[in-house]
Amino acid sequence: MKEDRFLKCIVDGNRRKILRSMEKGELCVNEIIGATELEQTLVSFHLKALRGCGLVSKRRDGKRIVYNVSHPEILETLKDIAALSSRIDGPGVSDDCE
Amino acid sequence: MKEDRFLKCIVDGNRRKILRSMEKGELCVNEIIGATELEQTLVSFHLKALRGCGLVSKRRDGKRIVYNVSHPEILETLKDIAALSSRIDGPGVSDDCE
DNA sequence: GGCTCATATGAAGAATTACTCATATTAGGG
DNA sequence: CCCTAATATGAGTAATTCTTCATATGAGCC
Repeated sequence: MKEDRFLKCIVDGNRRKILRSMEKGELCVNEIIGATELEQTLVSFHLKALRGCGLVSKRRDGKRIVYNVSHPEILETLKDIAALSSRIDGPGVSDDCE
Repeated sequence: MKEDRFLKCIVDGNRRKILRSMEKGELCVNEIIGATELEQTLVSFHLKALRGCGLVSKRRDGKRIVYNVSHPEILETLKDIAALSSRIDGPGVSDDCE
């Protein structure tokens, strides 16, 4: 995949929330709704995007459809990004050289 | 910083291009323009955003203004993201369970 | 001080993307 | 078979963001 596609996918906070809700293992859509407190239709919308990017995979289990994160490194990378972000701070207090 | 801000900043391909142009060290705006082949005004626009997020810092050097990436880990993380992306592929060929 | 190179800004338009609402599909239980 | 629970889709809108154009600022040189 192109990194551009990957980033566009994870730049959305709700999509990251959905990915993280599956950290402990696969979940069906209803469980994701419960975990994230997002509207059903919105969860479906984002799951489709996540799947389009290959970040999650889906599987039918009886009446339900179960999703899970396709590669564990995805959640790792999200953690790395969070860690890096927290180490970065805004521009210096002095507006330097204008 | 919040990860959301960081991601929003690097999701733009031109901003990543600008960051990578500074991989070998600081560059003035004109050099960035040359390296990226982007319009001057567009480079300034993105540099402002990058600086707003703390991803680059600026310094005056005589007539020029010189920018550089504020933390080396930023470029590292970009590499990680590129590497991860390349390992991910789209949804399986069979559209599974619809 | 005026000129020029280097960089920044502001406004306006174009494009993308998230969200909401209404509705469709599909599978299994009775 | 029909009903219901579970999930998906499509259209429309709202919001955000990139880009372009025209112009402004600011430093150094003559």
